[in-house]
Amino acid sequence: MMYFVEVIVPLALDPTFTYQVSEAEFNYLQPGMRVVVPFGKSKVYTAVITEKHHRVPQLYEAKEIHEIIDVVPVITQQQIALWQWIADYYMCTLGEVYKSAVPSRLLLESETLIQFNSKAVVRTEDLTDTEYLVYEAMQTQAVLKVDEIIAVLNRKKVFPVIHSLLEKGIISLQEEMVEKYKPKQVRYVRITEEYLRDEGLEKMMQLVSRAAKQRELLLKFFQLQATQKTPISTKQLAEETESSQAVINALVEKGVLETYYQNEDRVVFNEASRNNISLTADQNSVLQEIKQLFTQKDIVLLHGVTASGKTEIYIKLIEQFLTQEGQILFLLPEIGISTQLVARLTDYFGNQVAVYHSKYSHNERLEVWHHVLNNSESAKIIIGTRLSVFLPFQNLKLVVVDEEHESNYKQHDPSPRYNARDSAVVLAMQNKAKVIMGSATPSLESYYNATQGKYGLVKLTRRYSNVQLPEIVLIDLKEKYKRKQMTGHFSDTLIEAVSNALTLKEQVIIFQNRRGFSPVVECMTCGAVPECPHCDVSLTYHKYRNELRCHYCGYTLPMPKQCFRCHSVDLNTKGFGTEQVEEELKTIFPDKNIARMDQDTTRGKYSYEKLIEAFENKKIDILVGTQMLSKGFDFDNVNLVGIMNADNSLYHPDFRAHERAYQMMTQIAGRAGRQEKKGKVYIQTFNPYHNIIQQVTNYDYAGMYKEQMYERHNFKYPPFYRLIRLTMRHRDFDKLREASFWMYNNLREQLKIPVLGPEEPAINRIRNQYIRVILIKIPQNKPLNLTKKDIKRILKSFESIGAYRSVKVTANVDFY
DNA sequence: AGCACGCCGACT
DNA sequence: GTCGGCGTGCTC
Repeated sequence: MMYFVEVIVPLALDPTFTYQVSEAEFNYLQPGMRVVVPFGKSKVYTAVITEKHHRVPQLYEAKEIHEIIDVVPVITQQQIALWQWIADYYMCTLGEVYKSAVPSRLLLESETLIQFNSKAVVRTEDLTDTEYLVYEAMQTQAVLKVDEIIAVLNRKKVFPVIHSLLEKGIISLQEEMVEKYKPKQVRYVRITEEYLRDEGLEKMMQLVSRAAKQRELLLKFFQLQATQKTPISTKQLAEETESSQAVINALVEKGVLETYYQNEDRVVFNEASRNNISLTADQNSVLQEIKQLFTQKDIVLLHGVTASGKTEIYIKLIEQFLTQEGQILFLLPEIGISTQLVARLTDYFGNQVAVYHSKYSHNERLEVWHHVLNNSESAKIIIGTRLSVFLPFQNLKLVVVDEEHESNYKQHDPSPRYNARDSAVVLAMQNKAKVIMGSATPSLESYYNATQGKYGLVKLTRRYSNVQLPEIVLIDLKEKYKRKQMTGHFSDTLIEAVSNALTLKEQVIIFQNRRGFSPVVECMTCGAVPECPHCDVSLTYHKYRNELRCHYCGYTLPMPKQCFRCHSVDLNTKGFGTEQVEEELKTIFPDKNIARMDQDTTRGKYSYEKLIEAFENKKIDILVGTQMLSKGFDFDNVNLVGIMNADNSLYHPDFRAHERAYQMMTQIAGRAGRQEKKGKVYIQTFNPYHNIIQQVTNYDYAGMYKEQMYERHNFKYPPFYRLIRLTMRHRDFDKLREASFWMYNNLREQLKIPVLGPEEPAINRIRNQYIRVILIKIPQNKPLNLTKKDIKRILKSFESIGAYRSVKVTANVDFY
């Protein structure tokens, strides 16, 4: 009898691979355990077992595994099933899903770089012999590959050593050393263990008998501890006793108190809401409705206008599912943007909440992974980005998808190109869990599903505590320009509104959906526009660094003094971005604080948090920003929002442009007027009678939905048709053209469904690679799986044509 | 995807 | 004569 295991290797390869194991190993191993396998001539990978069997491979001799890593499975059967679904649905390989689903700490391979931790305090006597050998080797060479460690130790089984050294903090993976987002740390106080005991109290009081300040501080500490369940920070303690940190330090010195640090991972905005949420009548009836619907449906869509208090409903719902001992997944489109929401959930549920996203360090991610796997108390509620659908849930009961319309749920670039909202639905089905999706502006697909009865639908049409929806005022730019009532890009109406708001000490948000100073530089003599030499796009002018920059590949060029073609010095900047808006505002309101929030100003470590904090503390009067501002950005003191130019979001060559424009403007408008006062939104536009703009103005979601669905139907778009986009790249234009036509013809002939292309996209060259795009539209009556199988088959035969081999093809399913 | 193998052109 | 370009096949 021979013993084999099937494994997934973390590579873009289709099949699983077969390895031979001994009888003892076979009995020990279980699916979901990791093993180290040799692969190819010299590589070593961490693979995960999917199956044990006795089928002897006929065409090759199976290699043996190197070593076993786990004692218990760290990947569940359900996860593998989800990976399989994602691989099939999004047309990628299992290996690709595996690689991106699992924290890299669980995924060492021969090329992984191991780095010596110079800060580590090493007591060599604590090290085993092998650990010492590695340690010694790293004294001469601080960075080693796993391969090299294999050589140093002269044996194959090195992963246990590496793992234990990782755990001891003596080494780390190289990627971890890259400067990453660091969660903010807060210093907390507690009584040392020594003084916690009964006799400690007396001793303590004696100790501080001659120090009034210290005594007061200690009493305050006990008082706080009794009333508040959350840890007490040094800052809070010092503030409430009106003493300095020095008093605390003195007590620490005496050994009475000790301080410790914990990740804040949020900006605390609202102390008052802590642990005390009561629903309004509206919210309560919606909650009951949802519960009622859950008895018949697995998925409910919550369509609630901006600031209607969806979060409170989620919280109450979570609370209920939590009592069933289950786990809850709370998906957010983007973690940085949602600090306020994270704060509210952690305030309410305390340490049952765990956060999971790609900006967390590898250690933290691994920790959350294990907590979820062990169904531990500290990870009952997972708040995270799309990555979180990959966690090893044990007992998932509820999935919340907040802002379900957000395009961020879809991963576009590296494969797997999955949509976390849709994957979460599959995940929930596997676990027999319920799904609640919420949005003020639901995606047409979800709303369609709701109207078809596939999802339950509940509506919340009034804002929290009856605050009114902001009034939206359109400003006709054509008129304003004609009457010369413009200052730069600002109409007199908007300027007046802004200055009125500022007089009332209110803050203002100005939205311009384009970063940079102005998109292009044009020669006024010959009309030439500088373009990126690697991509087919014009360069964008960035004023603060006085350079031209390609938004696709990052190529930069110092701002030229003369036209590159005719050497004229008469260069002009066309259009405008956030930077120019900021500049203009500074001239119009020279004594006000004006800040800008876009990708360029939030790149730094805490820059985003700092901006929010500054805005919250009213250190900023006017905030100019891109669509970053539209997401979970709730400030009480904003009653005026200005949209500089509604039109540029309207005219994108994309079938969702109108839907997106509606969503964006509605979301931005929702930032205004969060308290009693009715907010106002000014939209500057050249097309005040455009349907979308009218629908935004009238909060007419239903009208927008109806009209857009009509168009979708007519032009064969989702939800009526499923779309797959094939992107083909090659540096030789002619070869690519030929190859793309081959692909197009074959798809067309064999699938007998609408195939479009091969299109040259507007940007037809990126990084010296030409691009062609083919669009496949799958009608509702065609079986999705079979069609995808057919497409895969055609892709295979394409690859087998030698001349086309160098053409890269990627498939993006549901790319919108 | 990565990588070794192998076959052709530009050079010491 | 060699170095190195990239087309081709393979990974259990």
